[in-house]
Amino acid sequence: MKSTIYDVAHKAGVSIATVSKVINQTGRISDKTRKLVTAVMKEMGYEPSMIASAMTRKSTLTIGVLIPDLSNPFFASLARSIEDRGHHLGYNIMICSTDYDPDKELKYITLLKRKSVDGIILVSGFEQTKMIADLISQGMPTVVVAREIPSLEVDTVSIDNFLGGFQAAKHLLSLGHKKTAVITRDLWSNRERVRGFKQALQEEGIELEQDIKYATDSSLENGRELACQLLESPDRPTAIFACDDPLAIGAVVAAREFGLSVPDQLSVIGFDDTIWAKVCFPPLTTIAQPLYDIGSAGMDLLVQEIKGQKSNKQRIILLPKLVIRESTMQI
Amino acid sequence: MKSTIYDVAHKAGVSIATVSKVINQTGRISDKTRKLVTAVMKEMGYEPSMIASAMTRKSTLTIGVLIPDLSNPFFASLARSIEDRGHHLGYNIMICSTDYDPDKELKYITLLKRKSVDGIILVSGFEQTKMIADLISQGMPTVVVAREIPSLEVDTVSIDNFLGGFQAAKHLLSLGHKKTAVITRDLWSNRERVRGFKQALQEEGIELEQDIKYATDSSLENGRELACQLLESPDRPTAIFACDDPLAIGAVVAAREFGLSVPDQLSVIGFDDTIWAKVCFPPLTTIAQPLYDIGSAGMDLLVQEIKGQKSNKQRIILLPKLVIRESTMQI
DNA sequence: ATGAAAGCGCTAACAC
DNA sequence: GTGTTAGCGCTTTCAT
Repeated sequence: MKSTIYDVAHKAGVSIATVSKVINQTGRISDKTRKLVTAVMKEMGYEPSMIASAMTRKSTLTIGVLIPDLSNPFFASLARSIEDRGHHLGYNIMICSTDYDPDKELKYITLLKRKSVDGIILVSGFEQTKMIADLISQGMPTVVVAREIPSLEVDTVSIDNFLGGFQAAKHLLSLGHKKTAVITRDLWSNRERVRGFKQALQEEGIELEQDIKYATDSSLENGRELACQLLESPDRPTAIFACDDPLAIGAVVAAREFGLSVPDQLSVIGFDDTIWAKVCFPPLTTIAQPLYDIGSAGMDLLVQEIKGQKSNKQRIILLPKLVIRESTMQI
Repeated sequence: MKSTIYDVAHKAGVSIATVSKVINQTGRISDKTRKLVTAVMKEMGYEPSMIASAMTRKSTLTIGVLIPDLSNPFFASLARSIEDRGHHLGYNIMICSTDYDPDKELKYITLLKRKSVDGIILVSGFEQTKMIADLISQGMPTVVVAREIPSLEVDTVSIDNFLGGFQAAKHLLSLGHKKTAVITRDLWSNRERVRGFKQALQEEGIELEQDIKYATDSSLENGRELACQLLESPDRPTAIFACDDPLAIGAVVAAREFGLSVPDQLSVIGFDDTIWAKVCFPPLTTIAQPLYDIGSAGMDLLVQEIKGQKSNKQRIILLPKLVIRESTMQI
């Protein structure tokens, strides 16, 4: 049987209050008894039960993380940075993959509330913002990461997607590309990316006509298909901006099928700078998100909120960065 | 303030025992009161505290997962399958990335014990098996996944690495390759892979001489370096077996630098079939691990152990599978 | 400097 | 069918 604070107290010949104090380093304990109790605890292999302490202290030191899909490298990296920063601050994380499914989102939120997590980090997803609003109104410390919710007063960490799209276009323009196309998925963040992309073109007097293709999911296959549609046009683009890396790689594959060399005959630029971008061939020019900082900042924000060190909500906007590799080239 | 079972009982005009019974669907409750209580709970937005129930029931319905690195796609996928199966069975998971660091491993195990997780899944890592032995002797339900521990009586789910290596060699042999080389990292699983590889060669009377290169970590860069060493030899191999995908991709990159085309002039075969294998160019022939089944089986085993439905430990060995893509070719 | 005792929110006997 | 009550292992006043 696991030993309890009573066992320790008994064996050390002191009260449980005393043991509790040496565990938590609170109150005043003589050096002598502290050493005694510490020794006894070690000897018995005693580990204080955090669930019992959570009962009284009202803090579990665990954070719930709702994330679309842990097996997606982008989210996995984000989760890792959240985890790291959390552990650094004394928190464990409980990860729940939602697959962008509102039912799962709700189910997990309920579960996390029952488990009395100290706070929740919402990563991406959440097309229904009502759930978030409810959470907050119930007093659950909540931070939204990698997703902007303009209409809600909530702590947020995200990147400037508009700027990212803008940078992508600027890069292509600087290489002399005039005829560009876009492959995207209709998500909030991507809409901003496309908006930024268009903006940069417009500043040069270039219009992006109908050359926007919409993917239904973020997959290499989907990217390939849409890129094929773009490439079979007689007036095909010389450069493609894909709103995430898998779609971009799909475009590269499509080019290969059309006998077009990337980057010589077609430039491709992605977004996110996930593991894919480094490993594919040619290595992908892409817009990098500072993933580690995003997760870290999100956790910091949450912990401040939990500890009540912060009376105002805030939005932290980090900046994306162009990473030039080998999939883009002077025309 | 969050409402408690007392609030509900009071408002419904019943005792807390009754409320508890309707929550857990135990005992006998008249239809009428059940409906009444249910209504009141909903009205108050009451969520039973699992931490309070964990106190008495002695089960937190959470599982600790120790894993080397969540940001590695291989582990992330594994984690996802563990998570999925866990949720299916009513458990949440608490993920801890250990970076193969024994100190972290120990620290997290201690933490998980304090948090009273119902069981622990150990993924890979754990060069010190003593920690595992201790865990088990303390009665913590424990399952080891993606790692074999021949000397320990512990539930295990792993793959037949020997067979995987064997399959890799057979494939290369069938393509007519006689002069092969290996890039590996000195881990238990890889030793088996190499052993299987050699075995298949020997059966054809071929010896693998000194052509085994050892990487210090599993990275594209490391694979590239070692492959370069192999390729600059006048008597260079016609095929390379790398013990994981990143190393294999490194080899592909090296070949490119030497002006050798893959697969025409050099065949490369990897191991694991991670996301990398599908996305690189050329797509990698590799030995696939049934990741989803591994995680799933691990969780099943653990839950059986927790529920005491199983008196004997077992080892589940799943079989790897050759996936032929475009990085290998008839000589 | 140390201890006694009252909870924290819930479950599970057991009584009615 | 429903209620009473004794814990679960710990923290935290409040005495001493």
